[in-house]
Amino acid sequence: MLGYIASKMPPGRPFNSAHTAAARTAAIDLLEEQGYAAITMEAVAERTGISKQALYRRWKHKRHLVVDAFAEKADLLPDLPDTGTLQGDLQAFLRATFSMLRGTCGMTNRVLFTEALQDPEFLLEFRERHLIRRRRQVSALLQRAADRGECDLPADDTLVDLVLGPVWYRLLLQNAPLDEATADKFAKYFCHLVCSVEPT
Amino acid sequence: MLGYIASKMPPGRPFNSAHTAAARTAAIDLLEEQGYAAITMEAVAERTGISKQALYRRWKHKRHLVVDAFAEKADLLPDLPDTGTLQGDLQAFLRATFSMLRGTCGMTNRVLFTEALQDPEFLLEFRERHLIRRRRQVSALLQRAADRGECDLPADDTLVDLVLGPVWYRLLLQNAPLDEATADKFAKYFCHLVCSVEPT
Amino acid sequence: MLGYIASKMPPGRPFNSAHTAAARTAAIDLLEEQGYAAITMEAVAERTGISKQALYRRWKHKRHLVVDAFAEKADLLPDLPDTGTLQGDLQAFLRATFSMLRGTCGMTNRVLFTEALQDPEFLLEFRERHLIRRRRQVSALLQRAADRGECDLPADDTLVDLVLGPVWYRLLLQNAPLDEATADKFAKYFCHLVCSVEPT
Amino acid sequence: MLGYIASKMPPGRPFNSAHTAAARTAAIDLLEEQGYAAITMEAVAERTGISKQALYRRWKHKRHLVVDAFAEKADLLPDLPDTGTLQGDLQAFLRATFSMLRGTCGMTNRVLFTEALQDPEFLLEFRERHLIRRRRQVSALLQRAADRGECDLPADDTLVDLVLGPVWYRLLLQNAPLDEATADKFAKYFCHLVCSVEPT
DNA sequence: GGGTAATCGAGACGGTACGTCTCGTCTTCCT
DNA sequence: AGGAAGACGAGACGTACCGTCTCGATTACCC
Repeated sequence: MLGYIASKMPPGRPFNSAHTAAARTAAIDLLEEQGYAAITMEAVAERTGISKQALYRRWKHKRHLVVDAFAEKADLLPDLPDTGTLQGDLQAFLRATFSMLRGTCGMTNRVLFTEALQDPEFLLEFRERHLIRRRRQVSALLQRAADRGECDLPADDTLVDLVLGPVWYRLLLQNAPLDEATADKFAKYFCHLVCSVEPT
Repeated sequence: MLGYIASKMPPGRPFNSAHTAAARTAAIDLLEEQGYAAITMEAVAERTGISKQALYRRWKHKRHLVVDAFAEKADLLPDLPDTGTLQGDLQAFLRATFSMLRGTCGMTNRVLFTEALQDPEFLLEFRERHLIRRRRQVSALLQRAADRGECDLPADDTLVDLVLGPVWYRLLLQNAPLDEATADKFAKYFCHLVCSVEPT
Repeated sequence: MLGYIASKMPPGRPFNSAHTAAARTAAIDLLEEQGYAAITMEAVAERTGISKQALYRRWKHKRHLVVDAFAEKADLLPDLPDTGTLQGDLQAFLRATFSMLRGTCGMTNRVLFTEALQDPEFLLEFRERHLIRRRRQVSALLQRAADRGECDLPADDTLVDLVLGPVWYRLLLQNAPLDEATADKFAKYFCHLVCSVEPT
Repeated sequence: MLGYIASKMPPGRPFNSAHTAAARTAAIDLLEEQGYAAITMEAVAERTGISKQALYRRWKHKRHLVVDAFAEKADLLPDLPDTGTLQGDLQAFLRATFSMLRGTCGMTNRVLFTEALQDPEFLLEFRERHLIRRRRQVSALLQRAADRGECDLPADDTLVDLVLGPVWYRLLLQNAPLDEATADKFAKYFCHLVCSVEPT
């Protein structure tokens, strides 16, 4: 049973995975150093020494590279410690989330969002592959509270929108900080809100 | 004393205001017909018969034209009838808002948001000139409820973020409809949320 | 009666004719310095400081530029002094032609021929715009002799092919020099040949 | 003593000779179907199912493949029946030659010529390996006439150039057909020409 | 039958040029 | 003067083909 690991290897010379990583890194670095408009296939190629053709072999379009480069970083998710109460859970989740969004992850998510708004196809993918994971965390958190009898859950995902909407709103508009105090305040408000839900 | 009425008029031939309007319309039409990427100075020039130079005389950059073109349409705001209760007010506001966002105004706002995410300078302007007007409506609504004694208000704008965040979240991600049922549900939830606020 | 020369000028900024000339020159220089493969739109652009777009505005494809650049040089034609005899005329024509083909004009013609062999469309143009001029010279020369009663002319252009064929053959294959002695020899032979023609 | 025929066989897996033939055929087919520019290593590889590497193992460069593919077909030479007179010989030779050049052989020779014009090294080879054979035929033909006393021969190959020049001229430029009538006319003219030659 | 040496298909790789596009500016003539 | 027409420099886009290299798998001879 030795060969069966390698048996799935496709024919032909494999991608140089160092290149794949280098290109992703370059895209991220370009954003941080010179801003969104500096993310350019040409620049990535020059900076990494990878030929343009090699880039286009991996990623069909510029957008694909950008998305892929930032996807990884965007997907950092907090742990979901069970604090025993909904408010405790929410507070822990929001504190951790805000903390990440204050760092590179925040910028990264803004980039992905920017791309998503310009490409309907990617918007779908962005929702289904990335955003959904955070939504599921919130769902799980609420479900746990419902199981404890702390609240009822509506049939749809409305509550999740209510929790995450303000987070994205602040992240994208940068109109107010995403600090711990805000996390705690949001947690408290959501807790009241959620607990007031009646079955539909 | 002939000249003093026109004395503020700049020297030289004045702009043809029909052109200004035509360019704005063309930008909007291009978006609707072929999508965001089709909004091009070149395309606007061709479609309107206005020379590129004339466009650049009015708007310094492409973004300026886009912003200007969509600003008008984006700023439609609902009336704020006083229904006597916070939930009634919220429901009326959200129903009206959702109704507008389902139309051209929604798409328009998505475009402006897209531009804002790509241009920090414009983001500021977008927030201070456009978004703030809707925020003020929500503030006014909440203030009215506070005056009635229905709720307390925190020192900052947190509540406004909580109300508008989910709206923008849905508008931008298009993950769920902005229909009347949702408006009502949102209104109910917010009402509970807001009324649970304690002074800070 | 002032404006009628310029009255046909098209609207808009006119081409910078210095650029047009510079590009043509650059193409020729590149050939001479580094060979045919060095004639590159990119290289022409860099060397002249003209943007690629400006080049493509004038010449639809690279081939068009090449053709145009070399057409001028390729089209140098000898005078046709009337020496009074066919052999004298032929000798003068061939000496002058060989002389030119030994210089830049020869290389230029080889380049154009190379292009023509690779592009049927251009072959046609090459024949009708360039080659035909030299053919007409030979025709004129022969016609003059016929008018003098030195020879008859066949209905078609066979004789022209017989005169110019060997010239091109030597130019392209470079199997033998195009010197004065050869010119004289060719002239003598052709004279005999032509004078032996009987009406068809 | 079985092995001594194969004893020169190099170690390792031998070339698949079917592939060698297939590639040659593909090159020819590509020319016929889509023209000269379509002859591409990539296209040959795809069309034959042979990997590019396998092609480059056989032929060092694209030109080598092209030349090799077309060389075979280009070398068809007519028989040289002795008709007893120079004109008869010339006529037979030209008729046969034209006949071949009207077919694949003509196209093939145009391709080789095209390559030769782009590669001085190959030009030499083309002349010495291919063109020379036809030149020798003409030489032989003239020698025969000289032996018969029909004409004198100059010291150099001028006469051969005069005979073959127009043929190539017409083949390459495709300005006039290579039909039997032309062959006959050429033969008659050449005969007069050749017979007028005086020793130099 | 195992070792050696070359082939094979598949396909990634760097390089280089292609021809296109949009941006924002500049230059011409016309009204 | 304004305005249309459109050339201009800059520079990214995505594609094509070149000739090379890297995989694992497959023949062939030889010992």
